[in-house]
Amino acid sequence: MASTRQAGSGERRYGGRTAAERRAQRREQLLDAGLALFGTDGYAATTIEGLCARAGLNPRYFYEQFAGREQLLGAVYERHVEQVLAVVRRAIDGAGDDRAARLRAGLLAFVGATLDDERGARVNYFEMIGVSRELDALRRRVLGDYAELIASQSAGALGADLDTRMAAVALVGATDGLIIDWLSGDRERPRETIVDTLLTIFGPVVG
Amino acid sequence: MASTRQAGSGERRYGGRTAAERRAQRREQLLDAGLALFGTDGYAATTIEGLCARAGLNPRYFYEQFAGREQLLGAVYERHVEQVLAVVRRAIDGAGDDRAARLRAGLLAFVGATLDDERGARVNYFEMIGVSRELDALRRRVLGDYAELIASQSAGALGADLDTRMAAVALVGATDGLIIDWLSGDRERPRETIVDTLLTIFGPVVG
DNA sequence: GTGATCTGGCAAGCGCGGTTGCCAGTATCT
DNA sequence: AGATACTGGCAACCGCGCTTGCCAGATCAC
Repeated sequence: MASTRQAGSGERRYGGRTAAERRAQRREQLLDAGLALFGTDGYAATTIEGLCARAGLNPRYFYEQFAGREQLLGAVYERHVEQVLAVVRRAIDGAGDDRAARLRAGLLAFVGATLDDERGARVNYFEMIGVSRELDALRRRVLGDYAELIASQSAGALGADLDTRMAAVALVGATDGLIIDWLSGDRERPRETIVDTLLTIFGPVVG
Repeated sequence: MASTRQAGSGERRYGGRTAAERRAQRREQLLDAGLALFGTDGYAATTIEGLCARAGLNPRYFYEQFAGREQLLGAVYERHVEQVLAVVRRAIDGAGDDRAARLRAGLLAFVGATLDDERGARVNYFEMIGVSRELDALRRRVLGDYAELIASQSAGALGADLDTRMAAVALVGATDGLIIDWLSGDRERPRETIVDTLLTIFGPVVG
């Protein structure tokens, strides 16, 4: 009764942070650990104990945030995708009105952001595949986002007799193919050649 | 020395088959079991015991043929790829001299052979990814085969200022993208639309 | 028929990682 | 200062699947 304390128990501070802030902090630590281990050792070889050790956290806090390894992988993937997509959108927006210039800027930004984060790229293109139906569905949703982005940028320039989404899916596939080839091949090849090849393929389709 | 028996011990027959034949038979049984389980339950959810039960074989015979699950997966993949590639090559060879006709026939054959074998397709596009460096390398070798096939069929028609292999890799990527989308999306879409979309993308590149 | 070879089933040892509980140490609130 | 809440480490239980060995039954060579 005495002195009406600060609204229940959730407001107590620790290390200068509120409970929600601490939770968010631990979540970020786990996401970083996930990116580091999934992106180097791979998903199959990564254990929850290894993740906790890397994050400097007790296994207890892992289960506070995620139901299992798989859920963490999905969260790592989502964060990575959001980062790359943000970079790409910013590049397109800052590239003026010429459609060809916007296309080139967007592709260059995508290739750059992807290849600059090899661990994220490995998660995206290798570790996320075939793990579970949920993760495959998540990946497919992201594919839809990219397809929409391409369709919105080509603004009806796609051949009228062509299914817009399918064409966009194929273009994303071409991009992914080159990225994967670069990741698992000789990485000396300058990334401009990737962009040039993509422009040759995108060009006739997006007009 | 009496009666010079039939060259050593390896020639004894069992069930009308020689030792080598029996080995080959068991190998096929394991490959079939691998295709069935990897292609439906997935690689991660498939155990060696399950494979042996499906094949009707003792675990002992598994280790006679393969060092582990991963090696079996690779063998299943290789068999599947060879089958599809054979179908594609036959279709191209039987499509006359017109380059456009050969292209269409090859793509149609590839899409058909792939989508007709959903378990093989799942192995190819989902289960083979990110398992190990060896399997990723194997997959990359197959990608090289397809790239060569495309390059040989376009016969220098690829833009001279364009890296031939990279262009082919991108085209394979586009194909894979549409296949994966079909596999994990609504499968009602007629497969001709996939071929049409691919023709639109291949056309300007292979001439 | 007799002995050698092959087959298939059973099962147990083994290691590994997921998951949970406990406890001492530490920071915060009253 | 005393009570309370949070943290991190330790460890142990548990289930699962890999791997190997053994044995009874079946099949073939002589």
